[in-house]
Amino acid sequence: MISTKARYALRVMVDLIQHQEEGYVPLRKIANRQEISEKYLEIILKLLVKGNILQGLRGKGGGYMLIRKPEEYTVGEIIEITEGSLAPVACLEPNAKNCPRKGTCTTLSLWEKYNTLTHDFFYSITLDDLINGRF
Amino acid sequence: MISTKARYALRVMVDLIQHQEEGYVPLRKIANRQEISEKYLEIILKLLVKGNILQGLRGKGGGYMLIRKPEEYTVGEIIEITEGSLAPVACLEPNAKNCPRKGTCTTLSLWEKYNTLTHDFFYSITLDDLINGRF
DNA sequence: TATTTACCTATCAAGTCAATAGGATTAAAT
DNA sequence: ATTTAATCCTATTGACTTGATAGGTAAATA
Repeated sequence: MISTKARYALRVMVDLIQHQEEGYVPLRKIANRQEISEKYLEIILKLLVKGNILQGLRGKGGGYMLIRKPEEYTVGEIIEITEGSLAPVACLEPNAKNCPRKGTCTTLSLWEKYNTLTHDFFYSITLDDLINGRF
Repeated sequence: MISTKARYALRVMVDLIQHQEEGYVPLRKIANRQEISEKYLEIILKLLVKGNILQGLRGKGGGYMLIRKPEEYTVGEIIEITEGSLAPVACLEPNAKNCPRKGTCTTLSLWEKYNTLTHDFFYSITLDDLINGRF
């Protein structure tokens, strides 16, 4: 299940695109517009900065700004950066320990196929698609 | 993310299909074969009985048994019964309270489309498909 | 009546989620 | 230089979920 972190992150990205021309947008403005707690939004924006999705500038006149064009952001990477991974089951996560039942597991290929489906779906959609209702 | 409840449930269903001819199969046998704690498995089997997926019989010679043919069980219903729902986000869950941002939410149709994708995927696969590697 | 089995209620430790608190650092404006 | 506005950082909280355990009740068979 996709948590608020990723959902808020997407809304924030859309918000930033819609206010691109304003340069650096302070956290407070985004929080007010999106009705998200400022403190909680801090956590999300920090993740986005660390994930090279946004750039932050401190001090007066500072805030957050896009570093790419809207069509160069995929929904998938934003979810993965905020959520950690979009693997549907624990055994398909990046750092998963090798499952001893791997050879005999009758359900593994089910999860693998679903994993691919999910990955392809979210990585095929850009923020530009989102904004322009093209998906 | 799909938890062990649904994953175990699927493995248990496959196990029961593979031992169909034995009639009622006691919990202990399934637990041993699948290496799942008996007490935890109880919870899962109870859910399956309540969801009209399996039939249980108490007393000596009792256990659990299928009530349909393997091709009449979809993976989707088994996940939904054990997991509660397979909605990818909270706002699409069965008992979700009406979201005040519904009208303006730029991401809603994304989640709806993903929800449909997920639902169709899992409901298109039967246990018979699983066992015979047809998916 | 004894045994075997499913069923039921309650509890637990660990982890996650969403949010909060209080500051430290940086950069610009005055 | 000082104030102000903003990001950045570490830690903590309460509520909930997960995976599992404990102990007992009810039913069916031999």
